Amino acid sequence: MGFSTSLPSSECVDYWYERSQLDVSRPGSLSHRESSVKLSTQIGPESETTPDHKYLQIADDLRRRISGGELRPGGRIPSRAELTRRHGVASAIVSRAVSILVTEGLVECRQGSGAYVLPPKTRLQLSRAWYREVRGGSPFAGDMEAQGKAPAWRTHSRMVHATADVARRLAIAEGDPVMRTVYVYTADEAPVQRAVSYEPYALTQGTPIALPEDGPHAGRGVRDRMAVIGVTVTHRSEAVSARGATIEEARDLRISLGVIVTVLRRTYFADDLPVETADILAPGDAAEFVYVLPMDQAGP
Amino acid sequence: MGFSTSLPSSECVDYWYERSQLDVSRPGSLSHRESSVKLSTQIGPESETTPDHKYLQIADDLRRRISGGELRPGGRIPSRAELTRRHGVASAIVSRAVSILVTEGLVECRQGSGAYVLPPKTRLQLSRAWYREVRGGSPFAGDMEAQGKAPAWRTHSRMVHATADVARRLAIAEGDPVMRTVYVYTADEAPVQRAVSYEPYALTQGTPIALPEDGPHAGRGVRDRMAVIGVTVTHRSEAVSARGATIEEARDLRISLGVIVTVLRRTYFADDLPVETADILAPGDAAEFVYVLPMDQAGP
DNA sequence: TCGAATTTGTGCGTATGTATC
DNA sequence: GGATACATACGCACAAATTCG
Repeated sequence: MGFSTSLPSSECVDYWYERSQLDVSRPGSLSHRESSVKLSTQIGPESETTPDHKYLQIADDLRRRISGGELRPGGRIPSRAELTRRHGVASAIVSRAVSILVTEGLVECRQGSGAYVLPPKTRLQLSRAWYREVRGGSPFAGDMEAQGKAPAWRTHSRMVHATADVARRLAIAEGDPVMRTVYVYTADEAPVQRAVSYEPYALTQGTPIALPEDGPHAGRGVRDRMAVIGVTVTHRSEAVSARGATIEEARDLRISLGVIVTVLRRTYFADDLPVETADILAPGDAAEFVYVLPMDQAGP
Repeated sequence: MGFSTSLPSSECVDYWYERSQLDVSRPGSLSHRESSVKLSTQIGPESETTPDHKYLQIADDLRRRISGGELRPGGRIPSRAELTRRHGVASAIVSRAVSILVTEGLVECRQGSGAYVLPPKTRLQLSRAWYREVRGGSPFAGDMEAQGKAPAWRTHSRMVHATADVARRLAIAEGDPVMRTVYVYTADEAPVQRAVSYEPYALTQGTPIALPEDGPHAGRGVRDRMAVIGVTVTHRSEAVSARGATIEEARDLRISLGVIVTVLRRTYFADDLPVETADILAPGDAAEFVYVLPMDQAGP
């Protein structure tokens, strides 16, 4: 199977495997071959069996013409009327096909103008590197300046009662007082990140760091601020998922209601005691959270 | 401002702060101002003058009846026929309204049976901890067993030419041969994670690890497999964002087209040389990627 | 076992509104 | 203003899957 640069399709070979913990004792692949036939109908990258659904075919056709370079970023794809003629289908069908590309982020429709191929997006990098806490200054400002953007942020603190979710994450009782701080971060005036932070008021009450963005330790990050009151943050947990934006989030980030956002639920711990938790989110198509992790550490 | 447990609203105080680093004079910030104005007119969250769209109204009505408890998880929402009668609209309109709830993950449609309200999900934890690579065995299997789920996965490898994106991530030339492997992970038979991995064929050609899921080193993870051919993986980069599922992804994960997925783009490095890259994704409402990071490491 | 009723999925052709050029 | 293009909507038809008597 030797080839250097060329890759004729006749030399393409597919390899199928299936594993479960049930047969972990045997490293062999005897049973895998049997199921491969069944699999090939399920997950082939280009198995394409079937569904003669016209709107899917049209969407596939458009997607190929985009990735193939025939339809270029910034250019317009054929109009509904032309696609209707070309494929000989009803207008509702081509409309549905185009809407698929829209949800996939490949195309943007402008009413009265046309449907345009979007340029491949360069997402803003929001660093979550394991060493970001060690350095001084604001990680966000550093990220933005490294990418040629002007960083800014505004905050808003208020004392509230802990909801059930916040209480669970901070290991306190529901209704306990917590300091809630909303951060909205902007790059070149455009909002790119929003965070809502919660700190148990019982922990910071009467200390100089009770208000996260006030006093001499404002903006120093949780690790440094907690150190001021003798609390040593040992580790943090970050759980990343995604959903549609709520009304408040959409307003702060200047996006539409329901637009896809990446959600990061972060909790700081001091020896298994949670000392701060936050919901950090950014538009899914405009920013990404970047982790850089070493491989040579010993586990706990 | 002393209170212990009670928090009357009369004692609530708001604290507002704003910070920026605009002092750093940068060329080009002026043009960004202009575009930001345009932005705010485009995507105002509630500036819209109530387009009274019927399909949105119907979707809102259904959403309210679900969150209000009138329509309970596991139960069926009214059929298309009933909704058309009730709202006096065409069938295509109620169909579209329901499809909105489907992409929001609130409802699941079963052809011939009905549209059912989905139960609120507890997200599966997919560990990305910094130490996961150190241990033997499969991290996914460990995660699932810790959560009482039966893990399994299937894979499919094929040689392909590198796309522009893959080429950039692997620091090779576009069109160079790469080994492409699709992984579909299941927990209790339900797909929860999908990964598409790319390895430069120039790196593994003729070695025992050319096929990731074949031979004595199958399923051992990139770090261990690369060690076999004398390549020491030093660190990895993971960038997390979110978008709507494509057709292939939706099919493999058994979700609907356009449902929100969390996307993790991972690259393994051996001293700044990329040796593997992958797109890992999971349904945004069914799983979350969890990082646990220590605070006491020294930065690079 | 079978078949009819129900329900969702897909598709057609047309009409109207609205934004852009 | 007129032509073009997208957005929404109507009403109907048929196919596929399910349900249930």
